[in-house]
Amino acid sequence: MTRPQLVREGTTVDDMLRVVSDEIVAGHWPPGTKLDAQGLAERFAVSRTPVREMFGHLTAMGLTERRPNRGVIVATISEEGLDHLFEAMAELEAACVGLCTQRMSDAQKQQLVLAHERSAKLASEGSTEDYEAFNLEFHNLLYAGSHNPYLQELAIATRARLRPFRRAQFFLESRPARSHEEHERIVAAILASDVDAATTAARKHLMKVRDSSQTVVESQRHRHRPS
Amino acid sequence: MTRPQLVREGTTVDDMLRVVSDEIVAGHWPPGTKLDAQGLAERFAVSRTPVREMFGHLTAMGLTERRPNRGVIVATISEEGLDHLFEAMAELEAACVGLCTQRMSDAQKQQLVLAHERSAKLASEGSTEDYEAFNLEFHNLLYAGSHNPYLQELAIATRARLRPFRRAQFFLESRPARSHEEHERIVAAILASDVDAATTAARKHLMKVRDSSQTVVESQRHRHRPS
DNA sequence: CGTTCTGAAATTGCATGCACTTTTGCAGTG
DNA sequence: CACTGCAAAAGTGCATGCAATTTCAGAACG
Repeated sequence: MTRPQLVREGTTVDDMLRVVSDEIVAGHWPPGTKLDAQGLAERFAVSRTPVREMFGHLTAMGLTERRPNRGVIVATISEEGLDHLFEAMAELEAACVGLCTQRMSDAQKQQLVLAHERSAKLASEGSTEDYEAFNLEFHNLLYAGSHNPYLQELAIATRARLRPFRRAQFFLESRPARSHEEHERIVAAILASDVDAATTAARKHLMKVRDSSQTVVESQRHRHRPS
Repeated sequence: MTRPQLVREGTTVDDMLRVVSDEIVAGHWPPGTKLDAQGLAERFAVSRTPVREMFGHLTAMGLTERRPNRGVIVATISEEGLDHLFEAMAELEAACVGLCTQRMSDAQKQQLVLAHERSAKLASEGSTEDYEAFNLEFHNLLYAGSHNPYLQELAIATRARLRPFRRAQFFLESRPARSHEEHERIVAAILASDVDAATTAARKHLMKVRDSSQTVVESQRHRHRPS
């Protein structure tokens, strides 16, 4: 009957977790959507038990919310909560960038500069999708440059938690160019080993990202009130 | 059977999670200890299914490690990893303290000062256990003073994750007095609305805590080698 | 005497079943 | 027509069972 595969390629739960969390982060389901445990079980050809375990992971990540005896929904957020998330993200990036200025290796600096220079073309050519990809890579380099795996983990987790509420980060035509300028300040400060300038630039950059992001918050959805 | 008396209110899994995570954080089981799923199920008078779900939460918190088909163990850490955790903690506290200087309410400042003054007596009298309790409260006030629930959450989670590896924080007789002095600088900077001084004091404080903490890292345990 | 092989016991991971809660549909009442 | 009450349906949370994997004891071997 149930013979999906004889050999375990990874752990079943982790595979599902990766797929579903990516879909949530990518905005496949809007915040507030109820996750159908049985449907997911059928989709992945497993029973509801591992699905429930996955729900635990998702909730611990902050991507979903558990309501006792009422199932699991994609995490919602208020306008105020979203500001707090952005602020925390800014502080985490500032911390990473501050450490970058102190201990980034020459190779890492070179890699950062190269990525930044490549993005210059994308910013001027206006391919927002490609710029988004480079933007992700750029910030990953900043996290890695902190040489602190735990801080890196926090930054990536927070970015993932933030992402479901953002829509079309670069919906403004001028945004990639502005983003590139802000990155420029961060890179310059890191190369100059100026901690204060780097952290300040990182914080300002994130605040600009926040201001220029279309977001999806709870008040925008027209569902039942949060009890 | 018997034993339904063990704290049974709210949701079953969350109750177990709170109890077990507290015990791990309190050092009840040393890092590397294997958690007995069946034993825990019997202890809480539940089946292994909710225990497994709790394991998912614990692992997501970073308190335990999951090994495929080999059970769950209390998280271990290397000397280097511990330094990274302390550093991340320092950055999170610095971020909180920086926000405290900008937006703590007068009532919160007063509360902070009162707690700090109370701890002065404890520091001089040398009751390290009581001072530890006040130390926890003091730092909680700093997290709350950030007025950022998410940052507060990160700080508390990181502190919990750090705690299993610390033993006898104030094993040095002079440590409470030193700690009080360091707190003094933080409080003074907050009252003076000096962001830089506050964040710097917070970072230095955490580095002192690290240096004066007896820690339990992987190399200190004499178990089987890590595969 | 130490190493490798082997099979049984213990343990993990998942499927299934069941009791309980929540939700929904539909009368009956005002 | 709206509102309340009740019962059926759906869904959640946990217990139990089973197959696959891991671990370990002891024997065979070098």
